[in-house]
Amino acid sequence: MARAGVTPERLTLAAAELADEIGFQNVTASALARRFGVKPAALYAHVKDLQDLRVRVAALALSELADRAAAALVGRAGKDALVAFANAYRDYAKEHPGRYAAAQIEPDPETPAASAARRHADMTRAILRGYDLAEPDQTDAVRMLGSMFHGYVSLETQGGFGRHPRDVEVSWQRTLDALDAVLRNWPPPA
Amino acid sequence: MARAGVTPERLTLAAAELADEIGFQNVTASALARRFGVKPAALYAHVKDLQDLRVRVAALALSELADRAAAALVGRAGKDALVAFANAYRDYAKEHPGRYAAAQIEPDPETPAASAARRHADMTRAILRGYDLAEPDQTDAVRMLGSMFHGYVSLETQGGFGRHPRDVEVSWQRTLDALDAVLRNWPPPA
DNA sequence: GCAAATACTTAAACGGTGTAAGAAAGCGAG
DNA sequence: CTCGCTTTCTTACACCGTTTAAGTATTTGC
Repeated sequence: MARAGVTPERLTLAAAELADEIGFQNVTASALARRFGVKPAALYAHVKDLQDLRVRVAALALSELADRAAAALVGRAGKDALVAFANAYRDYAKEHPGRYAAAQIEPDPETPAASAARRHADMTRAILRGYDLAEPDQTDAVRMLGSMFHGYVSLETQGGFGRHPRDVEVSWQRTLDALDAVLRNWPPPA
Repeated sequence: MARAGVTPERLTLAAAELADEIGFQNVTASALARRFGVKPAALYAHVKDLQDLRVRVAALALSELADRAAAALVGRAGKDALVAFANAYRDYAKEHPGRYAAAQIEPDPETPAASAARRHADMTRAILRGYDLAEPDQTDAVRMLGSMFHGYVSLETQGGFGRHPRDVEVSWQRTLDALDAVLRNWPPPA
């Protein structure tokens, strides 16, 4: 019987694809092994366990997402940059719901994907250079933007907005308008 | 052997408590049965299956959360109402992380918890009465607020804000200041 | 072309989910 | 009170996914 050619990288990629198809929570060692034409136990020669595999998928997703966001930012500033970044984020989550779900797992084990997380924060800070925000307001704004993007995408993909006829796409654009407005006119501390 | 007195209600409550202690994903029929001093199979006389139980916990959480938010809103308007609602939301999620996680599962099966979801949307609309927003801006703002609250709480509990010294509590207050500002000065369509 | 390293299979233990059959406890009516 | 019905719980079991250990096959390097 010829070898299947399993490697940690191919395993991670296959897990990511499977997650996008059937949901991150439904990615099992059995299903993955099936996809490779291999018995489940064979996977344990390449990854420590399922948790290890999930962390790898999370790192992959965060890295891909950071790449997309970085590409969207080149040559843009101000509201242009904000909108491009936000759309890159949201589009990735819609194209790759399984990967996006993976990216939400807690980044505990030291620093496997922590560097990717840093890239995201740095890019958000780069966007804010187009606005007039000094520390610590800048950090508050970074957190606000991150929350906004994640929250909107999260609720949208969970069907949380489905019960109202208003176009979700338009609400998204108007939300970005509102974010731009508040960044341009950041309120002073109470 | 005396009966354990299991009912769907007590089962749901115990599942919610267990979820807050060990995480919603780790609530198993076995663990629940152990807590009641009963064999796992006994639970299936009271709930159809685990999915059924999870939906019940989600409905409980959404209902409790709506009750808290409603209590926070009485006698308040404008920014007061916004802040009280937001804090009720965030405090509940921090006190009951397992329940909060349960509340995020997709509300597919017809309308078990859909009424609670409606209560949330209605309350958010009530807050917006303190601002000058007509439809469809109002719906956009409802979605923005919901995304903001969920996103912030979600990232905060996942440790997404831990890598920076800025006080997460202060960032939250400043974010609410920003939301209040943008609601008072909602930008017109481009 | 052989030895060592690597990939994969088989076998099995463990634990969770869920179903079916039966024992036992509670309940209502006479 | 007790007979019989309903409900609760147990036992037994089938199935699936995870993971380890031991063994077999394949590839690689010398």
